[in-house]
Amino acid sequence: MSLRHALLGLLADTPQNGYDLTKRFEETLSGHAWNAGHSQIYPELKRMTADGLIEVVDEGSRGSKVYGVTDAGRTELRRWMFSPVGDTPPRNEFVLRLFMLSSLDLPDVRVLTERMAESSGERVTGLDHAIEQIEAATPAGQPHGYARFAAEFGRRYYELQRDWARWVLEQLETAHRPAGSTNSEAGSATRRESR
Amino acid sequence: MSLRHALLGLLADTPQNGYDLTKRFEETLSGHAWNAGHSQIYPELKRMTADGLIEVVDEGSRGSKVYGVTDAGRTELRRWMFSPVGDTPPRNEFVLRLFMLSSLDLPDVRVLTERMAESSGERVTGLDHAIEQIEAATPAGQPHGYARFAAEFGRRYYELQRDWARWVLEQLETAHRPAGSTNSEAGSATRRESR
DNA sequence: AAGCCCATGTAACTGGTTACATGATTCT
DNA sequence: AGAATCATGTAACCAGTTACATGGGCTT
Repeated sequence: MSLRHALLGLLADTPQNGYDLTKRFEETLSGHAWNAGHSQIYPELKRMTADGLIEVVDEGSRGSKVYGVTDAGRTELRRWMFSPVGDTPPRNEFVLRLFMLSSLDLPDVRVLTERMAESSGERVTGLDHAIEQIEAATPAGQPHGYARFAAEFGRRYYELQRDWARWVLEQLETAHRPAGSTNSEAGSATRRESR
Repeated sequence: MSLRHALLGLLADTPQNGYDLTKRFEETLSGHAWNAGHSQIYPELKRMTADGLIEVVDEGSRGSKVYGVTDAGRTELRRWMFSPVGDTPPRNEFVLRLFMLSSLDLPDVRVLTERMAESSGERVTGLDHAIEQIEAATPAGQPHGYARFAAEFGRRYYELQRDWARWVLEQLETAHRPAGSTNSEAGSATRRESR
């Protein structure tokens, strides 16, 4: 139940209402960490209040409820942070596709892998720009916030996708196995990369 | 509906039964690509058969059904492979935790981040060994170079986690900001009043 | 007054996980 | 004979998504 802890973490940073939390998710977490819409967030906030992890600390002008973390909530958050990561089952469509590449014939594979490497590369440069902007907006000497960390992770991740796609392409090129058959050479042709 | 295409891809590589597919998922996809248990796979195979994407091509000795991809299935698989990646919402507990780091005080952050970098590092060396074994034990003509690709992605991914965690730690050390306070200017991690 | 952003909620549905259930074959 | 593995299924539940619904306040 990671949604709960994500909310706890965000509220521990800044007390805020459900609407703001929804935006915060959208902006910082939905890229690489976690995702949730408002229809999931509001009910969870109620449950968390019932469980004593958070409480309404203020009411905004239009009747919005500003939530803050209780002591019990802070304890729970820390407990979770120090508990072992029960790895969440992966759902990565990009990687899935790369694994399914061998179902296509070589020309298709070439086109697709190049395209994948390219689009990952574009996202890298996109994030490079975003990082520049973040750094420009941060006064010298001041530490950057979450956004900088998120962007850095994103950049590195897309770099990884790009480089891995290139590497796979290279493997497939050198292996040049016939379409449709289970490959015979790919395994033995692999030994050449860094380590 | 990526499960469908994952199954399609696996079956395009080798016709097999639900049991084998379940294992294949576990072995190769559940690391970084996609996840599914048998209770999800069997019903989906039925639906796919009903939709004409796959068909029973053989029956094993103990009444197992060996599925193969139909022409329609192959067409659909290719269509999917070339369609734009509708990025799947992320669920990454590790990254989520790293984003929540600031809710702890500096000593806790240090301990945790080091631990995270460490455990990622362990997984890197673990995968290094796995890769060695795959490369050593690949008899010419075997089921997949998939495993090699998967392992490579995994290694690079954990490397990324490790290095990023180290980098975050470094940032936090040099910034050395006091516990609990959010710095004011940085990116989206800004304190704002709720309206 | 019209339109946008703020703000909160519920309902229906889909996808995914856990648990329950069964039986055949192979290995020791 | 007993255990492990092969093999397939269903049911209950939980998490997450999409759609529906409403109203206040702010700006133009």
